Amino acid sequence: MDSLTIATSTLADPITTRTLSDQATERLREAIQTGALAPGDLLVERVLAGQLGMSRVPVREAIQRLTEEGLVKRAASRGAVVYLPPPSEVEEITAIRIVLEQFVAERVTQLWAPAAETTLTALVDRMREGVRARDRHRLSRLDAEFHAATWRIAAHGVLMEMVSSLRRRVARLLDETVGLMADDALPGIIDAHENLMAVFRAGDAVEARDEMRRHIETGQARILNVYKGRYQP
Amino acid sequence: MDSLTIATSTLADPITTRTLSDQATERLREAIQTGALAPGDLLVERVLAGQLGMSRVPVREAIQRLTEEGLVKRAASRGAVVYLPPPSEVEEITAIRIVLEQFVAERVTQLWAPAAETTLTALVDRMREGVRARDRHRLSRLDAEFHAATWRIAAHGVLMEMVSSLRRRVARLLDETVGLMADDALPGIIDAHENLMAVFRAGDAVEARDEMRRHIETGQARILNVYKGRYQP
DNA sequence: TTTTGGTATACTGCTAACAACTTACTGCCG
DNA sequence: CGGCAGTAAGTTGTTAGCAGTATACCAAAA
Repeated sequence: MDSLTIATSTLADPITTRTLSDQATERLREAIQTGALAPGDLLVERVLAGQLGMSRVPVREAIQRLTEEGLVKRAASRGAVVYLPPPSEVEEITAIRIVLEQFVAERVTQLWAPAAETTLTALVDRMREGVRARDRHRLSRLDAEFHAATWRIAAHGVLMEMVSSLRRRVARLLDETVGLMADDALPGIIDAHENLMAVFRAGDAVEARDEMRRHIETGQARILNVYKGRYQP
Repeated sequence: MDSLTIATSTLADPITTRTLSDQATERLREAIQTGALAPGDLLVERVLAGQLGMSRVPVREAIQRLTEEGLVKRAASRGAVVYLPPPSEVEEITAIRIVLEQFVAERVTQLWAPAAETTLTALVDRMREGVRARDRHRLSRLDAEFHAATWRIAAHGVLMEMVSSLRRRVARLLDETVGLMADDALPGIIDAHENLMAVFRAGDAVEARDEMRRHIETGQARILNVYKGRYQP
């Protein structure tokens, strides 16, 4: 506990004091969102504990959190499986996302400021590079970042918490869907986000709500097109 | 493992197969909502485990769930305390509740059916008895039941999950507030719910959204009147 | 009187081990 | 050949205990 130790840990990784449960949660959430853990995969506490180099309890807590986030479902006394929401649930989630994102859009028009313009413009510029590179995964990530940025602009803790939680529940599907888009459809992503910025800038709350609804519905339609019918419980 | 054991447990408590974690969660949530555990109270795992007759882990899991529900807050390596949302957070929660409950109202007008009429009428009738008896706690419970009934009518799992979670976060405050209402203000609760039923019945979604917004705002105003300024972190 | 150093307490985070339960398999009997 | 019972393996739910760390208190010195 000399000053060196303190300095090292403080400088190197200020919040490495994070618990193993937190680390497990993060690792598992990431594994699910990247597809390393695919829908239907069994999450066996003992196995994951071994892979993560910890005991079962932190893993157990992580699985519990992910269950409450809706990414994992507990099968009755059988363990937990990575959850694949049926199309009907995707529709439900989207319906609520629309309602909440419209509220976000309304607030963003009201709170619009130069800083917002800068942040979102930068993200759209990076999207353009993504389109040039045909890098669908990167586009998907930037799309997520764009919306996260709007949530921050909306400056509403509870709203952000709920809308981000909902988006995570369909994040994998959105990402997969973007991965399937044709080359000539990619520029449409740029247009969509430029349209959003335009209505934010214009300051018309009603128009902003409409544009946001269209935007979310487009994403859902893309998901359901490839997903309905192909879904197997 | 004989049939007697099975039969006994089955009859005595059909879902006693519930885990200790579930039971602990339920008991603690109830204690918080009744005020048996007051805001600021420390939740010490060892103590609660003793009181509930179980070991620390199920209690720990329960505390974690309640933390994610927003009823409890973890103090840094200090334990967990029953959370008292500051007025600003009450306002945030209410803002989202309005948005979601308006969606509920819209769906209820669309899905209105004789069964809905029966259910809600019965609840309002029971409220009238509550008003006659000046039983504020009962009125508060019936108000919660009325809204829970509308959520069921709206038939939307994700919506119900989110709106009920939000309401739980201010349930204690709502209950306390109703407890402070003057006798001659109590009939207003009946009127409010009759108005809601009227617009549901009329089938006008826009009017239903408006009425619901007013209804939620009234509740929030009551909370903030007695709560703003009196709040101490 | 105030501040600082040290000590003791008490809590959480985690590990390892136990017990109950479910499921799948294997062998036997009809 | 098919069905059923019994057994074995594997997984979760739970317990008890250990280690690390923050906090509070108390004493001593400036």
